[in-house]
Amino acid sequence: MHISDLAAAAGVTVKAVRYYESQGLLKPQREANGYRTYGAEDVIVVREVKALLSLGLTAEQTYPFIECLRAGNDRADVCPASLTAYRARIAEVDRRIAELTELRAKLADLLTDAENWRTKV
Amino acid sequence: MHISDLAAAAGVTVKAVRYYESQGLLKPQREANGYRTYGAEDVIVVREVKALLSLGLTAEQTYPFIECLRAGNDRADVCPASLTAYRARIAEVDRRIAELTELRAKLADLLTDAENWRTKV
DNA sequence: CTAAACCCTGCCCCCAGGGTCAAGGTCAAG
DNA sequence: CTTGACCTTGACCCTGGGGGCAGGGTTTAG
Repeated sequence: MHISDLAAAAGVTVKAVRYYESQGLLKPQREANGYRTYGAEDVIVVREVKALLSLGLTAEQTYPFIECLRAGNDRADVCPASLTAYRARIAEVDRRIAELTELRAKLADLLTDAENWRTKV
Repeated sequence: MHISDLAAAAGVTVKAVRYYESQGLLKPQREANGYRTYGAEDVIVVREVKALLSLGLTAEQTYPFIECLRAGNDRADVCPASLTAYRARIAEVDRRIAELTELRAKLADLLTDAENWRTKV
């Protein structure tokens, strides 16, 4: 299959597929005319990458998952490295939520303050 | 004062000051040799921009605050436009926290699922 | 006079692609 | 055989808030 078939099958753009390749996540064959050729397993890989990116992982962080797939597993997240990556991402999200919660409080204080100042004057 | 004096006084880097200028937040005079010259009021502006950026606003979104200062107000956040910007940012943060909370739940589910799959096999 | 310390502009880098382009390949209809 | 539609390729610029570096001009102190 050609790149647009893969992109359509996996629900991403052609541009995204080429980007994944540039990140080392795909290594398609090339036809004589230079066109990239993909196999059915690449659809699974691209879907997985898409899903992981939507969870906020970076392209680099999807590496262990893809390796897990390539190692012959049905699921990308059953390898120890994948579990570690999940836990790291959860910790990251928790940290971010804490930061934003604190930020929210700061903003609310600033807003209240500014409003009070206005009624005072 | 020159750019490094301003940067030191406001607690930012020289690079940041030049970036703020490129975003239209500062319009320094130029000496004959091309050096930028700033007044004491610019220190206030840069401090304000720095504070607002740390609250997660974009450089563009700091515009109303700076205008408020330039209009002669002692505080950048007492103008109606500033209050609106605060509220918009709070809403944005709330949305982001909700997103991340949902994402956190998804990740926790995936992790549990992957762990169970492993003990099962 | 010279060296340090400052200033200038301009370029490349991040991240995950989006947009656009010129060039060339492929396949069907006419 | 040619035209047109559609596909592919690589290459370039863009995002936000600067960091880092290059290569040059300027100023100030010793």
